[in-house]
Amino acid sequence: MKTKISQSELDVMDVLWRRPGIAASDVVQDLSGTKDWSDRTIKTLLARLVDKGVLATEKEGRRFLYTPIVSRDAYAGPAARRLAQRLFGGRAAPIVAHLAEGEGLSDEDIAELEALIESLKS
Amino acid sequence: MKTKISQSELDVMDVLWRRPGIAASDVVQDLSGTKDWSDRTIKTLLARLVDKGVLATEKEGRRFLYTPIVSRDAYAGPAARRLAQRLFGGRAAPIVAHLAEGEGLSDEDIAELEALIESLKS
DNA sequence: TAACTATGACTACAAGTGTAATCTAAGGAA
DNA sequence: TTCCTTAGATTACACTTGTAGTCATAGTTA
Repeated sequence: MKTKISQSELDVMDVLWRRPGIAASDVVQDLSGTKDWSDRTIKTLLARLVDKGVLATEKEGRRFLYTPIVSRDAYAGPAARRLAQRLFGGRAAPIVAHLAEGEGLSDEDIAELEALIESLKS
Repeated sequence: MKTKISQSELDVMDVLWRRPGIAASDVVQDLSGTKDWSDRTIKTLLARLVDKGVLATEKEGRRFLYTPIVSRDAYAGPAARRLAQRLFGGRAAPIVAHLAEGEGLSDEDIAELEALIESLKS
């Protein structure tokens, strides 16, 4: 099952992955800082995500609470692999190199990477 | 300048990043193994990429040779950062973890990563 | 109770994408 | 020279995406 989640939809999913089970108006609130979207737009995106089967709804009074059915990891894994495949032939090092440019990586991130590498060397 | 390259277009770019300066028919040949596309489709994608300004053409006889204007790195860097940002809050470790799942990473890739991490720890 | 408001449902509409088919002209084959 | 093939140019067409607007309805407030 290849559920395609578009860029904008992904921004909405991000909110719900962080705060599952909230209502549309909460999502609107959550995104009001970062996205300059009308509430209708967000409603539309939510409806499309429900349509695509990646969000579940639960009725609470006269409104709906939205919860991801697809976990962030379940979505992110294949997505990361696809990108890596397409851009770098599946290799991880170039990606990390790119992420390290500019902003750089946090110390925790680097430490985490180091531990991960260590565990992979078996 | 945010040149959007679509998924399918990216498959075409991949060929030209590996073999710059080839003709449309060569691209068709190159993709014939992996993609089940008609040659028309590939021509269309090439035309769109030229239109978007990411491919340059040079006339050779009655056909064109296509060469990327945007380098793989120039495109891949921001793309990788966008993905990392959206899916993992910009952290690199989870991405590597995902890439390591399943197929796993090659020994060279791991070695390369290790060296990279080492250099980042300064 | 009558108007107001917040929600979800339905509709809109242009641009981008995936996936070609058709038209036209230039070279090559017969 | 005449037809066939090949390459690019133009056109097609449904589906997706970004970004809403409008309608109907159930609570909310005056």
